[in-house]
Amino acid sequence: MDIFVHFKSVIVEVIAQMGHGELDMSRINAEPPRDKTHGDIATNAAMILCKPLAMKPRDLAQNIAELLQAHADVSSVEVAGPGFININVAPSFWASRFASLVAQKTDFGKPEKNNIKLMVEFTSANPTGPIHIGHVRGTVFGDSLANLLDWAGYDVFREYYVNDAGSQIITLARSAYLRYCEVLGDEINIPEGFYPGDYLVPVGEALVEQYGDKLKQMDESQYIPLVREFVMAAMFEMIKSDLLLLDVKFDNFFSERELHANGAIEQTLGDMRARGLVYQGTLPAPKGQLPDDYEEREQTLFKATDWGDDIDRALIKSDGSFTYFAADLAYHRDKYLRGYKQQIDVLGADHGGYVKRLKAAVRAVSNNDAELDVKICQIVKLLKNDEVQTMSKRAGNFVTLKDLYNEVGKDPIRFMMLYRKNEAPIDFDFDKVTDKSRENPVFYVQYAHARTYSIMRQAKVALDGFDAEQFDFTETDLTLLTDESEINLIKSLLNWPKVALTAAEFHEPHRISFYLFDLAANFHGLWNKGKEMPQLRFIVDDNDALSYARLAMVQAVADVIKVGLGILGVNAPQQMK
RNA sequence: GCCCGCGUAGCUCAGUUGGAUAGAGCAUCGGAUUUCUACUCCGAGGGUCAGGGGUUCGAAUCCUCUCGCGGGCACCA
Repeated sequence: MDIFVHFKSVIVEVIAQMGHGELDMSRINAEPPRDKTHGDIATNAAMILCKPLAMKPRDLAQNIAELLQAHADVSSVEVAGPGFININVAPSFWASRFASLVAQKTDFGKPEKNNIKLMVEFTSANPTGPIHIGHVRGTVFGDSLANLLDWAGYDVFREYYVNDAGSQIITLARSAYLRYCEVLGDEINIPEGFYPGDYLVPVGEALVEQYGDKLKQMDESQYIPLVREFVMAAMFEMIKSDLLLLDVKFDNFFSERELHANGAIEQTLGDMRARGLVYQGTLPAPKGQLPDDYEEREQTLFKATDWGDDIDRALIKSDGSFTYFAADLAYHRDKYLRGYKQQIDVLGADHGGYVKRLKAAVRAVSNNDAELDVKICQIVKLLKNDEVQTMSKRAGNFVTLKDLYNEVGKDPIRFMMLYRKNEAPIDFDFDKVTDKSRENPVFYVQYAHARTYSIMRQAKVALDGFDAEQFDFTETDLTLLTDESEINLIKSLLNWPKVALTAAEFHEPHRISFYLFDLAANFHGLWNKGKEMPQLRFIVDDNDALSYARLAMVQAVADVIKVGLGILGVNAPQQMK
């Protein structure tokens, strides 16, 4: 159990012992104080309970403190400020917690499976071209969040929603057909609005290989479906192999076209009609710049305002087909019917305006039984030689994931995409992310892990026959670790479960990367101290017992970093190149 | 016009969901170090948390108004 959860229960116990067990203690916390002179754990208990008990907070704090003092896990207690109770934890408690980290290794702090089904939908890029920089952040974020929630015990499913039903697929097919004609010797020019990227050239070649010139003898209505299927399959292979560059694998690719084909949208709308959630009505014209072809008309609307949206949403287009949103309703209903009451959608910054209606959709289709969290990932600004790399989608010169990968590799991409919270924009600097110095957090954290292995390799020589892989660190005397900087490192290690659980709870994987950077700094700092003070080195001459205890600590650093980097999807190397 | 997000040190950003004297990296300044165990180390200065008002024991955090930046705003995907 997380130490803060443990001490909260100790505090609650003590208050019950005082005869106030019936009070509401939900707002009581037990947290690490910002200021280290305030002890290991601070609680606001007295300030929360002073009102119902009609006592002065400091008096109440004093009473609680006296009882806490008697607890075995507490070494000293003091009342401070407006009524905080600051607890210093008994060394024996740290030692026993640390011992369980040493024993549990990479499983330390990992909760039991909770069997809650949870779906993370991410990437969901239109299958009309390669994965590019605009998709990378959401992809890494979604994948790492899924890793994190998996670690936290959820039954996680990763899904990619494929927008294969819209007109852009037809445009894609036409664009591929042009390339096909080009391969057959035609002069082509690619009209505005078509996909100009040269990734369609191989598709054109493959079409020739498959069909020869037969397509040219068909009407458009005949060849388009053929080309569409062909090019979609090709795009999929390309997207999947792009995603593999980042080690991202989906459990399922969900086709929008299926929803149209198998009647799921009609069914969804039928259900909603039966529940009175659909009506014929007219929406007020949007403010600001009106589209040229705007005309006010009566349409089929979803009563989204009943479920928290600002405006009701159209379900059927003027040509009689379903809107994109109608398909989305059916899609999220499908997730719910598959048993996912917890859903997360990861979207790009340009979809911010979509959040409310999606949440309304999930509430409506599940009748408030399911919950959706939408994570919006802000844009990534690419910098090279201090210049912003501009790109234009129209010209097709966007930076692809493959370009990025070829230049810097997987680890810097993944780590840097997670070194900001999702709502904050990222500056991705090509020159810095492969830098080998403290300025580059990717390197700094990976290096800390590599350094633990380096130490173990040296220990093999210094301590005859030692082998970190085989050695049973639970046999070492951990109470020998008493230096302040060692204790600080151990406390940082013991903070891992709280950090990881909080990150999981709030769907914020960036907390992991910041924690790892902090842990690495602690570890490197201790190492550096060993330069000046040989008695603080991990391997101490003529003191094997102390060396083993310190190696247990080094092993714990390795284990925590390995798990943390694993969640981020970043490699934990045994050696830096 | 409306909705969403953001605004924290010179710069880029964290901030344990309401806690005590607001942190880190870079940059700046001041020292140490010359290869010692692996890609330097230690320290200092630097703040009206965009601004006003409110809620309470206590606000960067919650409410409200104002300003600035970004994104979005019938039927497109």
